Amino acid sequence: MSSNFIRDIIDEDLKNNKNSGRVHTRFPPEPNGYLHIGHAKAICINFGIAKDYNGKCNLRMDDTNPSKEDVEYVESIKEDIKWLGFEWTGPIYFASDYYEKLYEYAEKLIQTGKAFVCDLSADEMRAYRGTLTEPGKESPFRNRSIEENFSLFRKMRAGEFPDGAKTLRAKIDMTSPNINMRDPVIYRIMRSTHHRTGDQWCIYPMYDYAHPLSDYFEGITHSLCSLEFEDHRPLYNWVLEALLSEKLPRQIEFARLNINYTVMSKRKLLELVEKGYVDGWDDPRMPTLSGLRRRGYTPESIRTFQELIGVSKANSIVDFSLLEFAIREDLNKRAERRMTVIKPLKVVIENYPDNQIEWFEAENNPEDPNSEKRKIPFSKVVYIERDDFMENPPKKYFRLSPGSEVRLKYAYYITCKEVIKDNKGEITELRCIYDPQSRGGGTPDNRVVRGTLHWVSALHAKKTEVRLYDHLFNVSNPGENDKDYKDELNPISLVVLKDCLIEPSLAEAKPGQFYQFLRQGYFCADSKAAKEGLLVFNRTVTLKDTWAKIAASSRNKQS
RNA sequence: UGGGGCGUUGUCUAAUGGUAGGACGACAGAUUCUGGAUCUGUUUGUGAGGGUUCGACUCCUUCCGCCCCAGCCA
Repeated sequence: MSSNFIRDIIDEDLKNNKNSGRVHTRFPPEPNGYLHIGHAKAICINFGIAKDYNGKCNLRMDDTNPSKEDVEYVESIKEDIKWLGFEWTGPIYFASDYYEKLYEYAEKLIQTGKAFVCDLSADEMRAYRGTLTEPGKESPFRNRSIEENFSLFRKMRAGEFPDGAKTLRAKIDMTSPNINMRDPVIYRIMRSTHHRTGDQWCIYPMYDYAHPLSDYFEGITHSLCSLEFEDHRPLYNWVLEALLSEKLPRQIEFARLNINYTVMSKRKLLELVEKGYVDGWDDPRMPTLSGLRRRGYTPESIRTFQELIGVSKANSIVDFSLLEFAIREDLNKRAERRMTVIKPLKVVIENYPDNQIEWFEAENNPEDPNSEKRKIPFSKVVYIERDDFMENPPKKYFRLSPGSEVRLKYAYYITCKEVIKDNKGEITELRCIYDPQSRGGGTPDNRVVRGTLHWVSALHAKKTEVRLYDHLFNVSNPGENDKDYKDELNPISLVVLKDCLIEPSLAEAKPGQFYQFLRQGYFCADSKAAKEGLLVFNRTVTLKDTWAKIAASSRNKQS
C-alpha cells in the first residue's frame, strides 16, 4: 500500500498520540444516486486507511435532504460497497438518526447566542450575503433575544410556519471573506417526506451543520472529503468548537477522481438515466459501480486502479487506459479462454472428409498452470472472423488471404484457394484446403505460419448476441468550454451484434462470468439479459491490438 | 478583481535542502500455436523570473496559469 499525504498526516497524529492512537474514518454518501468510480476512490481511501491502521470505518448515509433521497439508493450503495470488497464497522449510520440530537445541539447554539432565527426570504438572504468581493450585511433579525429565537425555533419544528418562511442561522461574521462563514443557514423548513423519518420532521439540518456533528457523534478522527469542501473547513471547525470542548475530528480534503471520455457528476449521470440516453444506472457504459460490474469489471481491478492513481490535492483527469490496464491485468490471469467468432465468415475445407468430426484439446488458461483443458469440435465447415481475411492484404498482414496459409488454433493449417462472392461483390465464403500433417497445430517440417486464427465449427457453434462498448462520450472532457455534454455523447458507444457464434461450452455461461474471447477481448455474460433467459455477452475491454495500431499508422502515412 | 486550493514527462504520482524515481502510454527488440501475455531496452518533466545556499522540485520573493466558493444542495 503506497503512502500519500493523508497517510503522512495520520502517521504524524499517531506519533503525537493524538486521539489516543485511534484511527476512525467514515464514508458518507448521500443516497441520491448510485455510486460511481469516483466514490470508489473515496471508499478505497477511507476503508483502506481504516484497514491498514487497524482502525474503523463507518458507513453513514448523509440523508439530510429528503427531497432528493430514496431507499433505492441506500440499497444500491450497500451492495456496491460490499461488492467492492469492504466492510463497514458496526451498523449503517444515518444522519437522520441524529435529527433529535442535532436539534438539541441547535438549541444549545441558540442558548449561547450563536444562532438565530431569520425571517429573510431566500432572495433577500442572497442580497444580504454580499458578493465575492463585497462583504455582506447583517440580517435585521440577527439580534433577536435568546428567548425569542428559542420559541421561534420550537415553532419552526412544530410546523407553525410555511416552507421557507424562516431559517435558523449560525451567527458568525457577515464580513468574512469566506462566504461560508457569513451567517450560514443551519436549519430550513421543508415539508418533504423523508425516506426514513417520514413526516416526523418539517425542518431539516444543513450539511455544514449535520456533518461535523455526525462525525463527532461517531468518534471519527479523520474526516476525509473532496477538495470543494476545503472552504467549508472553517465552518466545520466552528460548529464543533461552538458546541464541544473535547478532541475533535479533523477534516482533510483530497482531489476527486476524473476520468477522460466520461462524466462523474451525479447530476449528469442522473440526467443520462432519466432521459434515457442509457439503459439505467447499471448500463455497462456508465462509470457507476453497478455499470462497471455489469460490464465485467472486477472489484480487484477497481481497487488496483485506485492504488495506481494515488491520492493528492491536484485536480487531474486520469486516462481511461489506466482503468483498462487494471482490468486486463486482472482478467489475463483469471479469465478462461474461449473461441467466439463475432463477425462470421464461412470457410469450407474442401479436402476434409465430409462427415468427420474431431475433438481438439484447448487450454482454458495458459496463464494458469493449474487450469484444466477442454475439448472443442472441428469439422469440414468452420467460421472465422471476417477481419481475419483480406483479399488484397497490405504488407505485414499475416492473417488469411488468397493463397496464404494460416493456423486454425489447436486444429490444422489451412490455405485459401478460392473466394466466393455474391452478386453484390460481398465475400460469402472461402474455399480452403488443410494439411492433415498439421494436426494439433504444428507440422513435421516446422514450417512457419505467422497467423493463428480462432474459429468455430459450423456444426457445433451456437448463435449469440454480443454487445461491444466504447467510450460513452467522444470527447476527452465532456461539457468543456460551455458545451452541452449531451451533445458529445458517442453515437456508437454501443454496437449490438446478433449473429455471433460461440463454441458449445459457452452456452452454459453463468451471468457475470467473465471470459477471454481469444484474440478479441474480455467479455462477460450479461446479468440483466440472463434474467430474461437470454445469453448475451458484454465486451468488458478489448485485448491490446498491435495490428490495429500498425494498420492505423500506415493508413495515416498514406493519407 | 475577496477568500481557499493546485502547478513534476502525453497521463497519474514520488522525491519534504543532497543522483528528479515509479506506473500507465508511446517506441524498439526478444519470445510466442492469442498481432494477447511475458521479457529487455529507449524516450520525454520540476509553469516563469529573481533571490538564499556548496547544493533548490523543496526555502524566500514577484509574476503567470488552472480549479473551487455568492443553494434554504451535498
